[in-house]
Amino acid sequence: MKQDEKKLALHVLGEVGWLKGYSPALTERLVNEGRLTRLGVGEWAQSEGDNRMGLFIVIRGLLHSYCAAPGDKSVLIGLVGPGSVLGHATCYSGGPRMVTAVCVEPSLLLEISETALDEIANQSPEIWRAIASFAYTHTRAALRMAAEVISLRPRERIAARLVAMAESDRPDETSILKISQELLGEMMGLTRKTMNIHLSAFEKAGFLKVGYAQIEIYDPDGLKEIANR
Amino acid sequence: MKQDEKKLALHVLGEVGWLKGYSPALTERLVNEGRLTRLGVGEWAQSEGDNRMGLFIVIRGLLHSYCAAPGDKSVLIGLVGPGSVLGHATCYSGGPRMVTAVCVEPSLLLEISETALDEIANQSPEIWRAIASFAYTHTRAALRMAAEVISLRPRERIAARLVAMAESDRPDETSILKISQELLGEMMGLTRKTMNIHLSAFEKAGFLKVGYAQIEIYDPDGLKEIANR
DNA sequence: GAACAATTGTTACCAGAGTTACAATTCTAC
DNA sequence: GTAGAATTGTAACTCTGGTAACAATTGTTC
Repeated sequence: MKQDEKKLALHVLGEVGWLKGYSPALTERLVNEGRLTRLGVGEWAQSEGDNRMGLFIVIRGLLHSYCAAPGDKSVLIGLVGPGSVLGHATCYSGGPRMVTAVCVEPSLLLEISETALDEIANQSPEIWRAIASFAYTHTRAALRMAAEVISLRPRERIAARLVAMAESDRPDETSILKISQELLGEMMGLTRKTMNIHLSAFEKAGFLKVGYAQIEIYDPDGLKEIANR
Repeated sequence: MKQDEKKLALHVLGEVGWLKGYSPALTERLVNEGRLTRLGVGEWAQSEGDNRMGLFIVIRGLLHSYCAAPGDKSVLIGLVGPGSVLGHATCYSGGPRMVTAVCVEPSLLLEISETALDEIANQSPEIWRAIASFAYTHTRAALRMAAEVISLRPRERIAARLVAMAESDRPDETSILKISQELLGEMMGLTRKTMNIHLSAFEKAGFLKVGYAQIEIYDPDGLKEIANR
């Protein structure tokens, strides 16, 4: 049981981009030093006590990550699936928490405390290089999101974001986004009605198919073209 | 001459947050292994040849950083002053460049190539931890920006952004932002006219004073309150 | 100081997104 | 299967912000 989960963790870590090119020993160390945590729907991914600066890697399941905004608002910023890393250090620490994640599917997380990181760094100092690597990925994604919201009008924005979500999900195959139009709107700063109008237009154009709380992307390239208008 | 600039670089690096807590030797190594580059107004901060993955640290001057967005658009995302770090690795590399920076004041940059980084890491592997640290800061800032644009309406957004810019500039003192309303609007996805309306309102309320291509912030707390509406 | 460029202040008009409300559909639980 | 919840499809209305255009002000250059 526990062994299966460990194997799964090893497998997931073996696939993530930010560990590519590093020794497999590093991956093993991460799994060994980390602690596997099961999370039920609705629970938050957050460490307790001395582990506030820790690191979470999603092994199985799905979480929604929210970012705090002025006025006690919180904005849904992404769907977090296997292989994703949840915050660390500054993203969580210091005053009001900046990013929170709630579990929307029963999930399995690999929790790596700050002390575990130090432990690992003793033998594999390159761990920090790997961490810097995914931090860059996060920065890149966040910047892209900001740039899109700032410069694109709703229609283009929706197209761009859908493509980004579909690609981060699974490249290649026709991806299915399991998310309601309400939440999608919340993610992009639009109302459900606006989402609905444009999604319907995209469906009519044959780029995608809207279902009950899901969107099936047929033609990412078509959407990209819209986004580039 | 060259010596003065080296001293200045040492001083600037001594102040930056992401190097706090590390050995001064690391700072010195960065300055020694790096290359000081002068940039004239209008020039781009970008490495040539094998140095594309390098790192830039602004020592003196001011740059505008832009983020690429769909449709060949580019969005002004920030004013980059002394102590700031400009991109690295994934932010710049791979296909179309994601972030670009153009010099708007004669500037001095410390350019640290990828090979120099490796060199430094040989003796000071903790350099990567420091790099991860500012990468987190970048992520945090980018996320905050995205969250603001998504969740706040123009008025609140302007207030929030002005506060953020003023604080990143110089905490404490009444800060003066040297930027035109046109550019401010571009940064926040608004037209100059909309900027103008709200800035005038803020001025009438006594939060700030608008001048010719500059904004003097008197009352950040008042602006924060607006942002929290 | 005069000519020019850049920036700000202001207007009228309009497209498009937000708001509110309700009906139709699909899923879930018992 | 039925009841209730969640989600989607639409409607009428309002209003903010974008567009376009021009005048007034401030800064820069020669």
